[in-house]
Parts: sequence; structure tokens; C-alpha cells
Amino acid sequence: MRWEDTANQTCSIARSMSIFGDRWTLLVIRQVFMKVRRFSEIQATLGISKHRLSDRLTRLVDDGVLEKVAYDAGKTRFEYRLTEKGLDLYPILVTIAQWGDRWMADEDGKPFVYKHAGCENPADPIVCCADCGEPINAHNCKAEIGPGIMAKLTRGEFTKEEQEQYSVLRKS
Amino acid sequence: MRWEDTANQTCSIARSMSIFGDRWTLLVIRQVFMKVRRFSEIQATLGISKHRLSDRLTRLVDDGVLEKVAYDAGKTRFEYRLTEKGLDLYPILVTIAQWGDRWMADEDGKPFVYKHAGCENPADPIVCCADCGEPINAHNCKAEIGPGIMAKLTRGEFTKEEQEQYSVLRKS
DNA sequence: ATGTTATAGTTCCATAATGGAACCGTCAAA
DNA sequence: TTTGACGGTTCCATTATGGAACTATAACAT
Repeated sequence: MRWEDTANQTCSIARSMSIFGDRWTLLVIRQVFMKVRRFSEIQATLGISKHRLSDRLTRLVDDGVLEKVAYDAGKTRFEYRLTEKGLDLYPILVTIAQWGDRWMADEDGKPFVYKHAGCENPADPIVCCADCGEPINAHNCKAEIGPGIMAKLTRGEFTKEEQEQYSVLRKS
Repeated sequence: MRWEDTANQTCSIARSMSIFGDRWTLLVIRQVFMKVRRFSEIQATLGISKHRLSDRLTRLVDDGVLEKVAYDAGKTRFEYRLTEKGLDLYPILVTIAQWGDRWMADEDGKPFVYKHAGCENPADPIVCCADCGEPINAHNCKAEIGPGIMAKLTRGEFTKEEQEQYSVLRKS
């Protein structure tokens, strides 16, 4: 499968991967969250090549995750700011950081701690059900085929791989 | 910066990216969560090349995310199962799916809905503080330098890029 | 007004990662 | 004993990436 096809998959995870499914994009976004917003700063702090960074920033702007804002009078210098779509990636970053803290850490402890407004203690982020408030994990939660898949199944719009996918799922 | 160096960064997000910072790995893991556990099934449902899949599965086993279990008497056929480390990726997948549902969806609606034990309604996953229960988002939460960074700063163990990184952060 | 530096890139080329087809070895059923 | 399924590996062409060198504009310094 070609890279561009990923964006057209039905699966929301696959679609998301078409945005940040590479080694740099989430790190660039992390930098912008950390207020490292300028090309040269992002480049120096990440060690990404300029070429790659230029390409990634352009894509993120095209995809509506960042916007490019001139910060000088001459309008030749820009910084990148998170759009609403970009800001909404925060829970993903926090959840990944949490997993990394737990499973990839060394003996020095967590590199960052998270503090949020209105709570004394460092935040320990967990994913919960908005409805009942219970924590969600692999043992108590299950994905079920929803309207998005149903509609396309009915209209017969799936690729060979997606047909395989959903026939495998229905067996279980 | 070389790819292998990413795994040795201090940042938990960078370290996590060394595991699943590419276009396929999270999709492979998603399949295993969906009980698509065998080489040929994963390959047929994802459309990844066999070569790539073989490489990704080997890495995930090396990294302790999956384990390879023989399912025939002759021990020549295997399936891949999530370890505890792998199972703990569930909140990440759910959070990414949620973002994709919100920002990458088409008019057919969510491809999957999540149901969890003990709640009638489809789960709408949100990231909350385990301590106070409040939702965590970009507006109410902030990363602060923690013990992991402090220890390495004191010992002077950072690469050029990481020094840049943390000097930029301390300015803000 | 002239040279220097900082920013934000682009161009070019060598190297690394990926996709796709073909091939291989083991086992199980026909 | 042959056939097919499974779980790969090998090989080669294509694509993505890293790194160095170069460019264009504006601000700053002399």
C-alpha cells in the first residue's frame, strides 16, 4: 500500500497516522506545545535536518494542525502555532508520555511532570469514559463496528485489504 | 540525528517514537488488539509488505511489546500476543482514534464505537487527572522539568540538541 | 552605505528505509 | 506424493531521509 492511501482508510487510527505516523512529526508538535515555535529553534532543539523540517511544517500547515504566523514587520519570519485541531493533540501527547514514563524510563525518573490548574499534585493522566468516569483499558473495553464502517460496507466501497479486515473482525 | 539515537533521548515521547514512530507499527498493534494475530492475517488486512511486517514484528518482540507464541504442535506457526507493555498501549490507541474521529472523519460517522464493561453507552474517552478527575487539555495543563531531566543536567550528560532544548525551555 | 549576522528556507547528492515480486522450508491434508 | 497454507527471506527498484552547501531577505553594526 502506498503512503497516500493511508489517509483514505476508514480507520481513524490509520487516518491519524497519515498525519503523524513518522519519526519526527509528533516531536515537532511537542516542540510547538513547549513554545518552541520557530524554524531555527525547532531545528536546533530536535536535530532534524532543515529539509525534513521544512517538509513536515508545510504538511502540518496543509493538514490544518499548525498555522504559520509572521512575527516581524517585513513578514519574512514566521512562527508556527497550533490550531484548534493541533491543540486537541495534547491528550495524545500526554498519554504517550505517560506510557513512555512507565515502560521506557531509566532510573532517573520522569523527565517531565504535568501540572494542571486547580490540582496541587502532579497530574497522572488516565483515559476515562466521559459518561461514567471509569478508567478505560484493554481489559474492560472493546471496539465495535460503528456507522462509518457500516455505511461503506453497505455501499461496497472497501478496498481488498479493508474487506479482509472487516471479514476477519466479524468472525470473532 | 540517527534513528537509533531517538531511543536514548531523555524525552518519553521521543523514546516512545523509537518503538512506534513509523507508519506501520501502531497499525500492526491495532490489529493484534483486534485479535488479528497471525502473520498472514496481519499482512492481508493491512496491505503491508511481508518484508516490512517481518521486520516490525521482530522489533516489537525485541522491544517487549509483543510475544511470539506457537499455536501448532510442530512449533512452526506462530501468533503474536500483546505483553503487559503492549496491552498498556490501549489508552494511546483509543486517544488517537478519538482525535481521528473528531478531526479526520467523513460524513459516515465514526468507524468504530467503544463499549466498556459496566456502562450502557458507547465510551467517549477523555484524558483525566487520576488525582482530581478533571479533564486534561492544552489549556489547563503544563509540563514542568522533572527529576529525569534534572539528574542528567546536573551530571552534564546531554547531547548538543538536548542542551539547546532545555535552555530554550528554561527561558520561558 | 556597506558589510555582517540571523532567519527561513531550497538544492543537490549519498545513504537508509520501503514496496513488491519471487523464492524457500516446514507441516498437514488429499 | 503432491498440493497448498503458513511464515518467512532474498533481491532489486523506488522512495524517504540526512547533511552539506547555497540563497534570499531583513535587521543590525560600523
